[in-house]
Amino acid sequence: MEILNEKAKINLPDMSTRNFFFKNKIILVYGSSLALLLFLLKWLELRFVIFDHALEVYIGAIALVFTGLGIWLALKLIKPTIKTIIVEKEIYVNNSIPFSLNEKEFDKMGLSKRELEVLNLMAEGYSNGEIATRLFVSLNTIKTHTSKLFEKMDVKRRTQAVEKAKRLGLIP
Amino acid sequence: MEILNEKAKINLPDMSTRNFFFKNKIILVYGSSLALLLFLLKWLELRFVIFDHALEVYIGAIALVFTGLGIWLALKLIKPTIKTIIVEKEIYVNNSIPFSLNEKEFDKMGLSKRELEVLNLMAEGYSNGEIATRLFVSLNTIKTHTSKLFEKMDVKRRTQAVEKAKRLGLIP
DNA sequence: ATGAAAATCACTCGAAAGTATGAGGGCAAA
DNA sequence: TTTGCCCTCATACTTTCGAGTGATTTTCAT
Repeated sequence: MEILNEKAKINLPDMSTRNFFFKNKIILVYGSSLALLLFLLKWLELRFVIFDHALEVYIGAIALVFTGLGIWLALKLIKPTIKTIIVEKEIYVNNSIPFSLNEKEFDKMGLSKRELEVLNLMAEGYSNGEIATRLFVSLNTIKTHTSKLFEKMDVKRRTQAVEKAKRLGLIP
Repeated sequence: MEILNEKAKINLPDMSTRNFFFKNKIILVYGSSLALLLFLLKWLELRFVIFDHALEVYIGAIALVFTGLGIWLALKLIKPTIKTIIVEKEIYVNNSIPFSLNEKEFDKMGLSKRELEVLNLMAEGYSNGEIATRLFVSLNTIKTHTSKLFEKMDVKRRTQAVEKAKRLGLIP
């Protein structure tokens, strides 16, 4: 966002200044060129006494108008475009109140639903026995879950598992 | 920031060089154009004498030539710098809000410095043995600490202690 | 300097946690 | 249908944890 603003500050005036400068340049150059042309023609007229004044002015006007038309056309058609695409890639390592499971890390870990369930209860301080009661399964089942859990998470203790899980955003 | 610098590096010297180039170019082009025009006029003049109704053609030619000139000029002068900058900005949302111990809860709990130290290591997943090694004391000492810790915190397990401590802001 | 709290350490014992292994049923993909 | 993973449960064994008790030393404030 800030970059865009800064770009606007710097580039747009720069561009318009340049345009203005060139427009003036064109006018100046053209004006003087035409004046020169007229003088030239005048000089030639004196030399050859052929030309009609009105015709030269007419032709000059035509030339001027059509040159202007050409420039206008070109300006309309070829528009200088400076395009800046800023892709803001936000990486949230956030652990604020609204908890959302870190899918990426969860997939990487390869935990099953049940194992995550056990992990959550573990993090809340429940013992294996309490978890077993809560989930209506045997203590041995919970032991199996915890074992596989530790293996998958590459930890040795429940406290480590909880710490790692919290750090990776697997649990609140 | 880098983007702006890069722009400065590329565009500014480019711009001045171009300006200088065009200043000369304009003079050169105009000079030759006018010369050509004069020759054209001279040539057409001869034709004009012969073909009466060639005036329209003459004017048309003039218009065409100057329109082309205008377009050419505009194209040369206003060079479309189509620059596409794709910036990938990575924004890390800070979760490491500098931890500050909740003095109130800490006092209420009545934990000693050493106990808090043990609690912290416990929260990091260390076993009593590892904590003992880390603090250069015996395992029994750590056991004593943890026992008193649990008593003071009114919990039964280390996981509970960690959970409660985190919840109360005693540890990060 | 004196007493209270803290820190240190030890020993026992039971509870909880964790390891290893095997096994049966369910379910979905190959 | 086979294969692989998940969930379940069991048994046996080891390790760690936690409770309880008691003791010595250090630290610190009154």
